[in-house]
Amino acid sequence: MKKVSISDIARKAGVSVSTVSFVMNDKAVKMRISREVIEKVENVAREMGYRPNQLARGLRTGKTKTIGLIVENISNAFFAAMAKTIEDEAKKYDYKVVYCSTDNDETKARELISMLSQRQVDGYIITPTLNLADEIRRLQAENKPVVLIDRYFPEHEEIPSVLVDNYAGVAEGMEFLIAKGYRRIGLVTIEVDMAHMHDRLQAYYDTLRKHDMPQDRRLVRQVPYGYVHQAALEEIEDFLKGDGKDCDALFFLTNYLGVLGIEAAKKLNINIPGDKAFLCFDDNDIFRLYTPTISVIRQPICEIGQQAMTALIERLRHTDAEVSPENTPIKLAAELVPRESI
Amino acid sequence: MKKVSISDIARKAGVSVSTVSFVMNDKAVKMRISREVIEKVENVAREMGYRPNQLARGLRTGKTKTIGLIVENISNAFFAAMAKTIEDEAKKYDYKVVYCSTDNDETKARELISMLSQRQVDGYIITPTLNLADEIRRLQAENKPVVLIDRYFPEHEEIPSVLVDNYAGVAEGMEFLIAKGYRRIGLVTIEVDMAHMHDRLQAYYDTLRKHDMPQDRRLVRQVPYGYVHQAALEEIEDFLKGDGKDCDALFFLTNYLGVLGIEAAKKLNINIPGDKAFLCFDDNDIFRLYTPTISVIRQPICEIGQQAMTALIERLRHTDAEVSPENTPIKLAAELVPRESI
DNA sequence: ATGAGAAGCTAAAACGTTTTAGTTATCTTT
DNA sequence: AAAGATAACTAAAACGTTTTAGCTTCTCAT
Repeated sequence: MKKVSISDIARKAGVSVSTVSFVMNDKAVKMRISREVIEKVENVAREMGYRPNQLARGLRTGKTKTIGLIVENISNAFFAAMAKTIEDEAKKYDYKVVYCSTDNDETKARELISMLSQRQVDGYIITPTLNLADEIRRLQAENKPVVLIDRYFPEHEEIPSVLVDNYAGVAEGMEFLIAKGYRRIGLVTIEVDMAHMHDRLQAYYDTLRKHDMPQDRRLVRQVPYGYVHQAALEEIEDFLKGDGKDCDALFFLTNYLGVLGIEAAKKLNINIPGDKAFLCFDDNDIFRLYTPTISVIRQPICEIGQQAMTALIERLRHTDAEVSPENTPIKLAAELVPRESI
Repeated sequence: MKKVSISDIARKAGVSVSTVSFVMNDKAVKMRISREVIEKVENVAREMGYRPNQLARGLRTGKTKTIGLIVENISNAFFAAMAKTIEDEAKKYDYKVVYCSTDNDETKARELISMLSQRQVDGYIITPTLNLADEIRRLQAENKPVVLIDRYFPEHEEIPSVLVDNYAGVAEGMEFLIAKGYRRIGLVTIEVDMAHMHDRLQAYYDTLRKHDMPQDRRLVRQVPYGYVHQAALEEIEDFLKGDGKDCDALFFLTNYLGVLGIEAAKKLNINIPGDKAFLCFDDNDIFRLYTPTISVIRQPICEIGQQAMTALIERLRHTDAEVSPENTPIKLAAELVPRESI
């Protein structure tokens, strides 16, 4: 059984395709189609189970009512939650979102953008990888609005972005640890050469300096990106047994690192917070449930998603909208959530 | 700057659109296009940054190379992992997947199917809700292959499905608990009137009967579906303080219920496994990390995803493929993973 | 009786592809 | 020299919509 098209309906109802189209798009009244014909067409359409072909529609109108969402990894709790809010938000404006993961791989990111572009999405929300700015500028040149989330390109103010205030968040966490009396604070971060991580790291060093505390490079461990679970775990165990051994507090710069941290601590029988206090940037279900519960700097995930959508929709409405430099990146406040681990 | 179309290339290269199309689709040799023209076209296309419009292509060919994946909730660990394998698997066959969540709501599921159908996806992998069989039969009638995952309709053998052997999995878990000496085994399940949950529940009762153990309805608590986190948590707390108080073991029938279970146990200071042993159907990161680690019946997520894709691809290849009744549902073995909680 | 305007529709082009059926020019074969 | 084969391309239809411009027919004011 083939799908029903507008001309099938036209034939059965004894009218033209144009008429059917007008009725299906609620333009019938404007086009002065008579009450009877409208009803007739509506009935036939319902009986035949008509569903408009969005490919044809998109081809004709140039709008697919779809936005592309590119995140690092959709199975990571942070991005999953982000995707959910963005999807909900999009629905309000009658957009569908299709999402994909880059795994932080530049090549994959380019392929995904290309794929979404081929599928004619109307706009993009992107968690960028390194070196992606040129590809994104190309989208903008094609008049496709883009909003970055979670990360940004400091040297590209013309690309709008929405993210947490990484610097302030980490600084707040550091102040908290210091106020609680911790003096040897280790840092576990991931080796990603992008501005948002630099900001976090910078806040760590700056806060130490502000309090005249020594800045010991050996207390900072960068886990190489792309390590599989086991390798990353071993890297952290190595740190906990070696350079980080006599830290009294540990600050993990991403939620995944924090999870690895508690796994490693468990294996090494490190008592939290007895041996070491734990603080993690970005929350996770596990942190709420673990014994002890783990303190975090919580990102305003919903807000980020919402603001990103708002910014995107605005640009979809009038595609000529310029980004005013003082408005980007939009930085939202993080929230310190103290729990038992400190 | 407008997008580049095939006719822009044709004009610039001084050939016809057909020629360009042949070149772009690697049919140039078959169509005896000369070496020089092929190179010329390829160069022009590259220079102009051509990206084929998939809408137009899909409209013309009737194939979008896209499959629709409908799950219950993409932010649930089980479905997130499932989505990931299906996406990876799909890529092998050069398909893109677009996913959406039903939240187990029948109306929403129908809307999602309709939306995917309008977008002309080539095939579907669906975690069905109640009463969805008719809508799915409609897809099949339109010659769009469908494979169910995780759940199935026992009365519809013509709809292929791939899922874990729920009955055997729960039976194995029960045997394990009984062998370990537990005698008052409580069950926490979710109020979903679908065959896969019936199978799990039935295995619980059957195993008790097999061992001549009493079947006490009060030891079974059904959490209503759709309860928000807080309400569900309270329901389980209520059970732990009331009817389930003197159980020596608790079997949670879904991973989300298990998470709520440990949260409730923590709040009520219930010692695992001292006061009560815990066993959960379906694994979760938290169970691996929690203290104590929680024993689970692990579903073969990757295998389910792979087999579902294989079945779907086969049907996409020859759309007339019938389901032989003895092949559905395809039931895959679960794996008992004993940890500290028992 | 005529013309203007309105009411109620329809024809046809366009969106960007793919694909079938040609067309023309050149080369073989007899 | 004629007939056929082959090489190298192209024209045009089709996919299912939307939308602009137009076509009838009717009503009413003059």
